[in-house]
Amino acid sequence: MARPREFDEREALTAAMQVFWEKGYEATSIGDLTARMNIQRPSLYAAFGGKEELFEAALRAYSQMSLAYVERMLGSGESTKAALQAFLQGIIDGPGGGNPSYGCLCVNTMVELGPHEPKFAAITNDYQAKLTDLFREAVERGVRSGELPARLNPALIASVLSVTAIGLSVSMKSNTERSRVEPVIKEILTLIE
Amino acid sequence: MARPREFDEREALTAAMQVFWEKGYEATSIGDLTARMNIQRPSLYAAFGGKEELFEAALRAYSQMSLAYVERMLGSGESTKAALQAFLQGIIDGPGGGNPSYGCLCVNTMVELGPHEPKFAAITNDYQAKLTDLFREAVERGVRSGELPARLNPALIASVLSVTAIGLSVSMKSNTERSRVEPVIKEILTLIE
DNA sequence: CTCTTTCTGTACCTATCGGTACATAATATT
DNA sequence: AATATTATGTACCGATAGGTACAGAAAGAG
Repeated sequence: MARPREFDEREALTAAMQVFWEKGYEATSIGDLTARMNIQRPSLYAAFGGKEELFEAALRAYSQMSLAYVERMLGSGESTKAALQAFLQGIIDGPGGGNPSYGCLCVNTMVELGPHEPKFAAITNDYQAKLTDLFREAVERGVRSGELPARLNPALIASVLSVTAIGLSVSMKSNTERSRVEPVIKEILTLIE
Repeated sequence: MARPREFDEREALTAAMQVFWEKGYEATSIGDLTARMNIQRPSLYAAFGGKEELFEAALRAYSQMSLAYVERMLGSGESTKAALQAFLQGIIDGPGGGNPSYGCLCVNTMVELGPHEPKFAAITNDYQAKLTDLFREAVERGVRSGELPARLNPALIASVLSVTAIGLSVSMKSNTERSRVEPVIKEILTLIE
């Protein structure tokens, strides 16, 4: 047909995602993006439409990636409690192996754009709902297997874990001193004993 | 000596605080500020120095105001547990009587500027530390009065409450459906039973 | 090999950003 | 009342924002 793309669209999107993750939407310029994506300005517009569309794509990609990571974390291993503990600890140590200062792109977006951009709020709400679902399923499995007490309300515990995860993520963004919030994990997990 | 200010500096600062609270730092323009502060551009620079300095002043003012509000909430009333419950409920209903979509300016700032602006991170860290202190003191009072069990670790409970408050505030920003997180409060408060 | 189609790179567009110069208006002091 | 001093309002500054026009380069189809 014609000249093919000289860059990998998926790689470029991942790079864009990282920039938005680190700097936020407003503080990220097109120049920041093209530099990290290693493409030229018009290529960005041709491939992704514009800053807003690119951000939407990056946010969706992040959401998928993060939820897959959570599912993997909570599904693996025999102990539900150990898995939950490890996941929450991961938020403090740096989500997905990244810097804890970056937090979670979805959480960051809830704060920066949630109240003013319904399109993005819908994505982050969906993210939070699915995250809570994954927690609920994990707790249900724990209850079924007998590891966790039967009196637990899995949906309720899941909401608590979701709020806690968000709180931990935000709390680490401006103060990365782990010891400050690390004991919180253990205390929260007494709720499932 | 000379011509006096035609506006009240405190009022103007409060107006600026509200704009930053609603829109965030980056998304707020000088025009947005002067419009809501009812002053002219050069007056803003003469009185506050610039956008960054104005934001710092607004952030400090918010921190003071918010901590005073928390202190009042947690100090009043006979029951520590009821006070904590009311405070957390207030986050969901709208902090300080405002819209819950705005969340808390300090929390918003942790997310938007925390990792990149040490000057502001210092202010928000101080805020969080003092908030946690107020929680700890409240729990200590509850323990001393016999309302709460003596086995509690007040500092630990305070950290949990602080993380929970942040999580609730953020969670409400992109989804103001109260019923989604309301039960979380009750469940968290079982930790002090 | 030629032509058509798509992508790349440079250069540029307008709008808006944070910040300021300057003339004018208003007050406290003398 | 005259003057010195500060605030106000308009108009503007350079820099940068997001976005695009256009010419040249590269690859498929014939």
